[in-house]
Amino acid sequence: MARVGPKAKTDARRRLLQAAAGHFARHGYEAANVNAIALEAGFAKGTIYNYFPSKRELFAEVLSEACRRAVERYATLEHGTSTRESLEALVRADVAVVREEEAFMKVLVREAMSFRSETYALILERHAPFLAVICEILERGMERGEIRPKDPPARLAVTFLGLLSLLYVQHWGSAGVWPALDEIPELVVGMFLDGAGAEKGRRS
Amino acid sequence: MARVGPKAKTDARRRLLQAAAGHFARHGYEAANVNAIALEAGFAKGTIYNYFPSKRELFAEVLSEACRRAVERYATLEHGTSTRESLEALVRADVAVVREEEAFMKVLVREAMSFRSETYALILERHAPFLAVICEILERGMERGEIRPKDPPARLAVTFLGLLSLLYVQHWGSAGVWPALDEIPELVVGMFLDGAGAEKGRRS
Amino acid sequence: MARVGPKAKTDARRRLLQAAAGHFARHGYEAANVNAIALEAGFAKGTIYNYFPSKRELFAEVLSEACRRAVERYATLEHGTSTRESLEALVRADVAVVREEEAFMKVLVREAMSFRSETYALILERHAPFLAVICEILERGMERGEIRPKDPPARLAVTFLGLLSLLYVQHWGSAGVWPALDEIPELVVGMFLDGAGAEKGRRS
Amino acid sequence: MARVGPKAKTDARRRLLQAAAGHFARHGYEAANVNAIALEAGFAKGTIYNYFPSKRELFAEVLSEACRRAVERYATLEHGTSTRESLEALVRADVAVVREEEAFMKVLVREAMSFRSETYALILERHAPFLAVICEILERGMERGEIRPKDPPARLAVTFLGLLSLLYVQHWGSAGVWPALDEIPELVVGMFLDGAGAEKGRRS
DNA sequence: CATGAATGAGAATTCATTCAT
DNA sequence: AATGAATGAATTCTCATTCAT
Repeated sequence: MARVGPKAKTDARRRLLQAAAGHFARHGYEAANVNAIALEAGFAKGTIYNYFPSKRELFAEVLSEACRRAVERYATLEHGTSTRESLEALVRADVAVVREEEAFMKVLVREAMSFRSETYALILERHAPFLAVICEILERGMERGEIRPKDPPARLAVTFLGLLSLLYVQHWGSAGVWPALDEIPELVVGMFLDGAGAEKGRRS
Repeated sequence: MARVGPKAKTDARRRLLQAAAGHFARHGYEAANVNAIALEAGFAKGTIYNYFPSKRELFAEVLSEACRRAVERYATLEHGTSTRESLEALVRADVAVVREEEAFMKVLVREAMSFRSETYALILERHAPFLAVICEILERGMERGEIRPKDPPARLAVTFLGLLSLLYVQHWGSAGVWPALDEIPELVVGMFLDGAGAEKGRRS
Repeated sequence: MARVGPKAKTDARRRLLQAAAGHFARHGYEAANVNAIALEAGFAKGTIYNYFPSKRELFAEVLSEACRRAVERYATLEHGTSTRESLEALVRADVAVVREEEAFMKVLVREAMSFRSETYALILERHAPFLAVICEILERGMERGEIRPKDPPARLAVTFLGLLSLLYVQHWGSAGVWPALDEIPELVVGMFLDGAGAEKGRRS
Repeated sequence: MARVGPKAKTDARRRLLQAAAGHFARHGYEAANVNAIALEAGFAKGTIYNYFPSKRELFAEVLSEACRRAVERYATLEHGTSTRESLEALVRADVAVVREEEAFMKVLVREAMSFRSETYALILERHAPFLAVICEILERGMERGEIRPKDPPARLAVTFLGLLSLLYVQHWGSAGVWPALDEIPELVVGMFLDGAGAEKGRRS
């Protein structure tokens, strides 16, 4: 067919990206099969190459799209009154994204956890807006005396993001048993702010 | 039975496993090349099939071996006087293992972080002895009032292990920049026990 | 009939043929890309199939057109007074064609030199007018005693054409270094008439 | 199978090269099919990659082998008493090679005639020994006054080789009709030394 | 046991061609 | 007529696995 208009073309691209995200989430990059992705998207195998020049490029697009989707939510985020509330609101928003775009988010987390320097750097870079939001919250928290000023906020933000990813990993790895998605906001923020130690045991 | 005693056979197997660990750590499972592993171990291509029936089986053996190596150290571990000291001693021991068996540990962590239910469960199961040690420390910490009794110790132990893995991921993903292996024990225990918050009245 | 007159249609066809000639000259038949040809001609991918039913047919048309262009010049050719002058005039005209229609001529020569019986015969047949001109010159040369009557003129003409093609091949193969196009007329005629030998008694 | 000894391995390589030569001679480089070559050599398709890392490399090997075979004959060549006899002896030897190794020689000539600068240079380089033999004959001919000293011997040698190739092209292009292989030595040397002009017509 | 040549299923990618618009 | 999205056959190349020696 031809002359389907930019709408249809964009739509086809979306379908392909969606299928690719699901497939990459299930199999990982190396084990993924480009033909299968095209088929799963309802196209013949060659068609996908009208949209993405190679498997690697397709994967990069999925990753970018995942980052884009994850990040664009945080623009509209309301800040809570305390650090704890702000962080929980942020994580609730993230969990909502994960619920809706599970495939994309799985790819993202899996790749972030694969510690290949190249993709690790890429993902950090693409996450910059998200990290910036976290940073801002933490900085305000430090000003208010709610966050210990021991570590630089940027590093704390990376740790917070890692902790969040870790809980997703445990969620998916346990097939949803523990933690449930709903528990994650409180869990991750509690863990991050309070740790597991009792107050009196704290290192002075 | 054969011209080589069981000692030689065991030795060949060990060399193959070691080479396989290094190779899997560098390339991941899918991109790994069985022939290359055999060659790197100093054998010809076919020989590896005298010891492992398939690539998947070889990988499983590497994983098991990694678990075994990771775990066997903790049997002899001295317990510190406080929860913090005990945990730090444990992590220092783990870091020592990671330093010596980096290839095996990379495979292990990567696989643990890939949230495929099967391997995730397998790894948890194989880590049972390690988790038991952590559990014990935490339980004693609870008795002493050093650990908040909010969460069950088993779950806390899994989280602790996850946190530790997360720091390894960040270490390898940043190509060793941050955190350095030496920093990890204090970092992970600090994070786990104290969190990042500076709540009122906590700090004495 | 249609919105474009036959003139426009012919023009489109010409553009396509020209682009195809250039592309085939650069890449050869097998490595040529029909889509790229259409694009280079300023059309979209599918359009070329409104003019040529297949890649092979397109190539055949380019070949025919090349023959046509190569041959049509010689109709108006002035004959020199001697065999040597006549042949040199002919080759100068041919070199002029090659200069102007380099793409078509490259395709033609490459195909002629690929010794596939079918195309070889086809090209000879299409070159009949050209060969006829050469033949006529040679026959007159024989009458005048300027050409040895040992070989039949038709065969000599084919050899002459081959020699000319050979020099083009060397020209293009050496990236224009040797021989230069300008040198070719004297070179080919000198080679053809005189050879490289300096037999006794010949040189006056 | 394994452990077939270097003999079998060399033999397999030879079979593959032979099949490749035939295939490339029939189809040319681009249209050639590596699977088909392996099959024609009596192997499964993957096997050929145990011997040659890529299609291009296989082709280069065929070309090298063709050059090698063509050249090694001339080492043992007897020189005739005159330039004409020496050249005819050389060409007779070359024709003998062509007869025995037709596939390799076709590839060689086809490629030499495709005026791609890269292969053109390669072939000239590989033909250096052959060209050296021709050069030597021509230089002695010049000393004896049998060759006009107008052009440098190296350039004459290239032309001679081109002329010879041209006749092969006409032989194969005409499906063996004209010239026959047997006629080529006398034809090419006659053409090269004497040209087609009558003596009295010679440019003084 | 060790070897390494042979195998063939499978994957990525290309591109001539079709055809609905 | 022009367009360009879709198609799927075909091709190159990889590599886990087998097995004769």
